[in-house]
Formats: sequence, structure tokens, C-alpha cells
Amino acid sequence: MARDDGEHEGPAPRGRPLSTETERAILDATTELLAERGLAAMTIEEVAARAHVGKASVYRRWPSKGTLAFDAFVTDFLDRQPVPDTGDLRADLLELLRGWTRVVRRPATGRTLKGLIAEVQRDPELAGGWRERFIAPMRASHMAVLERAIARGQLAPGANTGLIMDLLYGPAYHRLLHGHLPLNGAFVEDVVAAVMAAIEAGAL
Amino acid sequence: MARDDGEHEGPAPRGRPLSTETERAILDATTELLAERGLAAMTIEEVAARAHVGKASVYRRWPSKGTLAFDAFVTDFLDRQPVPDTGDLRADLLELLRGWTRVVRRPATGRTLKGLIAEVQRDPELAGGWRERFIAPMRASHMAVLERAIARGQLAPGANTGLIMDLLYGPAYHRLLHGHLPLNGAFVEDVVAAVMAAIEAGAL
Amino acid sequence: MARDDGEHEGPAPRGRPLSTETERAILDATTELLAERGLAAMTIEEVAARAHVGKASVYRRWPSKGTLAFDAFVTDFLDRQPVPDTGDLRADLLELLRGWTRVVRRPATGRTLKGLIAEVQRDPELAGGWRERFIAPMRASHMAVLERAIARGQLAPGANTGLIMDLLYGPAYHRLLHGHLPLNGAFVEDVVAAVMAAIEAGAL
Amino acid sequence: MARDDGEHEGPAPRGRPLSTETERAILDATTELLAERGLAAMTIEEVAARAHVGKASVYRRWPSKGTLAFDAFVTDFLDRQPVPDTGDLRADLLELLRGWTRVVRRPATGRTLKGLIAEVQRDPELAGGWRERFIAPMRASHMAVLERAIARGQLAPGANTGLIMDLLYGPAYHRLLHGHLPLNGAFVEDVVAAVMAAIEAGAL
DNA sequence: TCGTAACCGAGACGGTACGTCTGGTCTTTTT
DNA sequence: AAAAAGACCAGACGTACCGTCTCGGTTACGA
Repeated sequence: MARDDGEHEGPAPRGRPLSTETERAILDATTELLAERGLAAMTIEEVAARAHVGKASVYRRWPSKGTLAFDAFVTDFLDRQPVPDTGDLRADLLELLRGWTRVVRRPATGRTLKGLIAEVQRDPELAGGWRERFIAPMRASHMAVLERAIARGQLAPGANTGLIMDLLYGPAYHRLLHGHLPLNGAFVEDVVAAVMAAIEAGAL
Repeated sequence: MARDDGEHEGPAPRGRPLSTETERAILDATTELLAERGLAAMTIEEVAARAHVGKASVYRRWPSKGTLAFDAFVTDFLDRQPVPDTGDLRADLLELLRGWTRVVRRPATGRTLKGLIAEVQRDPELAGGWRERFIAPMRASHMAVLERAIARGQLAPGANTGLIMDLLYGPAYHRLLHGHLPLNGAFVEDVVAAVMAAIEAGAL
Repeated sequence: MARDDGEHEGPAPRGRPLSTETERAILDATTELLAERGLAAMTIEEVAARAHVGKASVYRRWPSKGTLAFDAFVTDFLDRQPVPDTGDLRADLLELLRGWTRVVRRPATGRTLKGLIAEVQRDPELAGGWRERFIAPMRASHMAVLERAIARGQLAPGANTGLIMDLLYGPAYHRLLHGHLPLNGAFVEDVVAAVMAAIEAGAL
Repeated sequence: MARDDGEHEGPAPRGRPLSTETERAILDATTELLAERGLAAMTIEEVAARAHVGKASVYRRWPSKGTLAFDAFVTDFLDRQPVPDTGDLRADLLELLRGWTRVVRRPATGRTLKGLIAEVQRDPELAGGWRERFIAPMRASHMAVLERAIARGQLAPGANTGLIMDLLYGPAYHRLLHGHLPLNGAFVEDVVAAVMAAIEAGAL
């Protein structure tokens, strides 16, 4: 989202390189503040002060509050997502959605995820990175699950995989953002049951 | 979100009453600015200037940008939602979701809805009003559709109606907010087909 | 300063007459607030609230904070000024200046007088009334003292009476406003001694 | 009034130092607006806009409108005051008072001086600075004149110098603030004549 | 080994919008 | 028609952050 991490050389990196210590301090301060107050109430001034760092050192690395919060949040979040491969589609889907709700039910994590989704709506610059570095990896990981199911013959080769994933995660994000109903175990099981029923009926 | 509109008298309304003209001017200016720039880029100063109104007259009625935008948006949006009663559940669900996507695909409306959902995540004060005055009326209207289906025998009396609605609208909000896939007619038909399949399989 | 108090009829007093009770309540509240916080920190809103009176009832009578404070202050102040007639110029001048300093040393009075002088500098509308209803009566009363001295032969008929009064009161207001030196009894005696010396030397 | 200008080092000036250009721009804009509208009608917003400067840059240096106006006014005003040394007390006093009236009769200067005196009455914070940085330097300069007169034997060593200065300037400020009589050449000569008469009679 | 480019923390810069306050006026109902 | 109450428009207040720039100083390359 922030740096390009181009791996093919570059022309020649003159001058003092960016300090990894400074970067760590900024990300740690961001994580703390995200947990303490949430993204909306966090300011870059406060991040810099907390990290004992100049504001310019933050802006040198991240162009906006959203990209910074994104970097502080996303690796950790993605690492916590399960990558199930039980040999059974229903079990895999259950594990996927259970893993997601487990992580998201932690107050700081759920709040930050909601805050980031909010920020993405407000900042078009952020939206591209969000799709590429959050939505896309999530979906890629999910697609692998579905492709294994196709390979096993549990899912038709022409199945509408995009929609299956939206039927699985859409209701979950819906409840996360609007809070009208709980994100509990029963919810997970019912969603998976419905999706599996639709798949088995050939509707997906 | 702002006023309680209690209709049983009150003790005696002393002093000059709030002017409905002023209120209209503020809401109209808000609607215009919401369409022109979106919620995030709209400022209360600009609303007041556009409405030829003092800032205090805005703050007297609405405590925050979110509540103001909410009031300017929500009545109109809810009025545009279909209230289908075709006698057939599948047809009703199709009309519900088609009506929603039709309204939400209008750029100004979609943008404002996304902005409001974002704002709700940032302002806990707003969240209660949002659930009560937006989410709840929407769901009540949807529930009526499902209850008619139960009365007709097209849906089991113990059906998980909350989940049915989340399976219908969850994927739609998901695509609206993340933009990873389109909100077109095929999407609507496929979602309804999947939900109907799950219902008919007894999974909901 | 505020009302014209025209004593020759007026055209015909239609409608409800201004309530003297209301006027008293406003003036009393003004006097209190003047003593509590000073003129600068007093607001018309606060006066109206304290007097249990609408703001319009204040503005109906007085066009500005200055005129209101003036009316609350000036009668009382002028009433407290001595009108000496001892038969001796020196003794009369001593009593004049002593009377003035005695009143002005009371903290609330001194503060209000300073505040009114300040207000007069800021509000040109007030300046005329100030000269006519405060400065002029004061000077008229002083002139009577000097004229009696002329009649007695203690002062030359062509004496520069305006300057004599400025030499008497100028230093006093100077110390009141700038606070660089005290307004005590020695000051009064020394000023009068100097002025009398100048008079006796024929310089005034 | 604003900065302490301590000249002995300080511990180490971290961060970007205050820009003298910005300070000049603010003071110049203040001087202009003081002349155009007077202190009471001047706003800090307008000063900032006129100086092409953020409001924070004004507030960083001066806590109030009064201190800002003071700094913009006082150096210039003091520089315009005469420092007479003719060898004759009467001539020195004449030059002092003539210089003061000459400067104060310029409309912008007189209005600003009146406005500042008014402001000093309204803002106790300002009063200390006013005495230290305006009243005290003026009086110090005047005292030098009187001390030279003492050294020359034109004034008794125990003369009440404070009172002499109040007799000279008190009437002048009195007429400036109340406008009841003019500040012309005759006034200056008459005041000096009276003060000299009192001195020569041994009354001061 | 030295020059220099880019970094560092600190904090001022020009801006914008905030939410509050007061001024003076206007609009209610009540007396 | 004047009363009390309080909303009206207007706009300055002082604060908080924004994202950029400047300061004195440091670090690590490459000439």
C-alpha cells in the first residue's frame, strides 16, 4: 500500500537509507493507538509523538492515515486467517468463516477492520490498495479452497465461485458493520448450511 | 435521529419555535452537497452558507454531520425501496433486491450510502440511530414479505428470516463497499436463485 | 442616553406602556453584573437572563451595552460627588477631589468607571452621551465652585477654568487608568497645592 | 509583551525557529488595520488574512488582540517621542508635551492609543505589560529631563517628580479620552505655564 | 576520508473546519 | 402592544490537525 518494494535494483539508493527502527516504532505506535481509540480518533500527530518520531518521517513512508493503519493491521490480520484443507468442502467453509469471526470478534480487531472499511469509502486512493492487498489475497485464499473442491468433484467446474464467497462473507461483513445481529457460532453454521444447500441444489 | 416529534401536547412551547423553512433549507442544501461532493468532503460550514443559515441553526437541530446527512438521506432512500407483494416469494425477493440495486447504482445515492455506513463506524452516537431508523425499517419491510410467504406456505413457519435477509443483502452491501464485483442484474438473479434453493432444500 | 424622556407630552401613548418594574430589574441586574465581572465581561444576554427579562426588552430601552451600563452607573455616581461651598477655594477643591477619589477607590466603582471610559473609546455613539450626561454635569458642578471663587475674588474673572479643572482631574483619571501611582490623600493634597500655587501666581 | 528575548543562551532551540518574516508580516498587517479601522474593529482573522499567515502563527506569538496591537504600536510610538535637552526646564517640558500632542493628533495614532488604553482596562493580562513597556519607558524618559533640571538647580532635589509628570500628561490624556476640549498649542503652553508656576512657587 | 544526499526529531508554516459564543433582530404565545 | 422566551443570521473566537517546510544534526554510501 505504501512502498513499492520493487525488487529489481532501482538506479542507486543515494543518501541515508530509511531506518527500519523508525518504521517499527511508527507501526507499533499505530497499532497501540488503533487499539486504544480506533482509526477515526487516531491522528498522525499522535502517532509521531507516541513513536518519538517527526511527522515527516511518517509522511515519508505513508501518504495517509489509512495506508499507515492498513500496513499496521493487514499482515497480522491475514496471518490469522485459516487456510483450511480438510478434504471436505463443508468443513473447509466452516473453518474459513469460523476463523474470520474468531479474529473479528476481538474488540480491537473488529473496530479497526470497521474503521478501515470506513476509511476506504472516504479515500479513493486507499480503495485500490485495499482491494489489491486485502480483498484480493483473501479471495485468492478462498478460491484455492473452492478449486480443491472442484478437483475433488464436490463442486461443479463452472460454479460461480465469486458469488459463493460473497454469500459466505457478505452476511458476515453485513453484521459486523451494522451490528443488527450477532456474529456467533450458530450464524456461521447456518450460513455454511445454506450455501452448501444451494451448491448441492446446483444453484451456484 | 434529531427530534422526537412526540405528538401528545407537551407542557407549552415557549419562545419562538424552530422554523420549518430553515429546516427545509438546511436539508436541501445537505442533499445537494451530498450529491456534489459526498459526505466526507461536505462541511457544516458549507451547508450553512448554502442554506443562507447561521451555523448555530444547524447545530441546534443536528449534533453532527452524520445525523444531518442521515436525515437528509434516509427518508428519500426508504421511500424508493419497493414493497413487493406478487404472491410469489421468488418474485418478491427479486423485486426487493432489484429495487435496492437500482437505487444504489445511482452514483450520488451509492456514494452517500457508502459514506453514511462509513460515518456510522466512526461515530458511535450515530450507530444507534442508524440501526433504529435505517436498518430496522428496511428489515421490517423485508420481514413482511417473508411473513406473507409463510402465510402462503412458501416458507416454513420456523424459517430463519434474519439470516435469509442477510444472505440476500449481505452480498449486495459487500459488493457496494468493496467494489470487487459488479452489482448487476445477473448478480441479483444469482443471489435470489441461491437463496431460494437453500430455502427449498429446507436449509433456512 | 437611552430614552428621550421628552417631558412635553409626546403624540399619544398608545398600547401597553413600558413597565417600570422591568426597567428596574434590568438596571439592578446590570449593577450587579458590573460589580461582579466588570463591563467588558458583562453581556446583554446575561443581563436579560439575570433580570428574567427577554433580550428584546433590554434592546427596546437601550441600544448598546455601554448606554445600559451608563444608565445603571451614572446617576448613582454623580449623586455621590460632593458639591462643596465652604467659602474657600482651596478647601472646595480639596473636597471635590477627595470626594472623587473616595468614590473611585471602591473597587466596583473604579472598575466600572474605567470600563465605561474604555467603552466610550470603542463606541462613537456612546461618546456624545458620555460628554453630555457625564462629563458636562461634572464640569458644570465644578464650574459653579470656580465661579463662586471668582465672585469672592479668590480667582481672577478671566481665569482659564477649563484648564484648572483638567489640572485637577486629569492627573486623577491618569492614575486611575494607568495605575502607575496611587490615588491617596497625599496625591489629592499635592495636586490641590500645585493648582492653588499656579492660580496664586496668576498662571491660570 | 510577547517574547522575553532573554539573551543568555537557553538550553538548545529544538525544531524550526519562529520566522522573523512571518512576525514582520503580522505586525505590518496589524499596523495597517489599526490605522484603517481601529483596535476595536480589528479582528485577528483579518490580520492573519492580510498577512497571508495562518491564525495559529498569530496565536503562537501573541495571546490576545491587545498584546499584538501593543507590539505593533508601542515601539513606533515611543520612537516618535522627543527626548529634549535644551538646558532649560520650561523649554524641555514644552517640547515634551508638544511632541506628544503632535503625534497623538494624527488620527490613526490617536485612535490607536485610545483603543489600547481602552483595551488595557478590559484585559488585566495586558495591564502589566502596558505599565512596564509603555508607561514606564515614557516616565523614565521624562524623569531624565527632570533630573537634569535638578542637576542644573532649576528644580529642588526633593521635587515630587511623579506628580509633575502627572500634572503635565494627566490633562493631556484627559482631553484625548474625553474630547471635551482641544489638544492644541495653547493648551500645551498653558499647562506648562501652570506647572512651571507651581514649581517656582515651591509647591512641587 | 571526505562530500554529499537523504535521513533524523522537533516544531513552525499556511490552511481549513471545528463547535461555541455574542450581537442585534424577529417571531412566537401570553398578559 | 408590550411582555418573556428563544430562534434567527452573521461571523469572530480560539483549538486541533492537516500535509509541508525548515532547522541543526547524523548516517552511510561512493568518489
